[in-house]
Amino acid sequence: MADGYWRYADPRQQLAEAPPPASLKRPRPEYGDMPGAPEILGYYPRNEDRTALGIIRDAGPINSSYDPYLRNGLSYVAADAGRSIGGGVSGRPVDDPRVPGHAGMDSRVIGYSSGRIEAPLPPEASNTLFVEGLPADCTRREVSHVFRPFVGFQEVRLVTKDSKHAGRDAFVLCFVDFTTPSQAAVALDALQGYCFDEHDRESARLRLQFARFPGPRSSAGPRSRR
DNA sequence: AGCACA
Repeated sequence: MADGYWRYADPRQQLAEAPPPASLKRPRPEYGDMPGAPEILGYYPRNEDRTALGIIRDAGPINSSYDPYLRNGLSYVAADAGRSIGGGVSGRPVDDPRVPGHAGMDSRVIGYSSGRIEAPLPPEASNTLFVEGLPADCTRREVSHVFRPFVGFQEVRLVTKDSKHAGRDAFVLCFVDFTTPSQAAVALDALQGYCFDEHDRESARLRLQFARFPGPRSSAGPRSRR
């Protein structure tokens, strides 16, 4: 059903396992305006992500109004020209051509080169994210919009739970599957603290963790790997 | 805070 979106997926996660060279600062441009935003993000949206986001750019309208991460990834070339995307740290563009000693990159990613890869995943990393902080009335469609642009995105499952304090609104939990844990980690980073409701900046902040028990059980069916 | 689907 939701398979129409598969064109955004990118099966080249193999690349994810290149060696971890230079620890570059991650360009996280406009997260700066989020006071409480946890900056523990050790991960960098890897080249594969940028590649896939490039695909999205071609795919059209998805890049309209989303978050800084997207803006960063989608039009980073243009964005670099306009504002220094390096978060001001160095003003160095994302496609900084410095190439680490080994170039494990293959031609598929070369446009954006650089061998910057993800930080080691935390031990509890899984390919499913557990998301809290969604407004009770949010829809699966909405949530999917938030996660779909990330490489490796599979699907979103919403779960409505009753609040412990009676009378309170039920709240919504959400599980988001990715193909690999590192892809999940990228989304986790990028969306941690994401302001889901732009009109309610205080309350609707996403909080993401790795799910304890990863694993899609719905549309994916018994077709576990590919 | 809170972790479901099989």
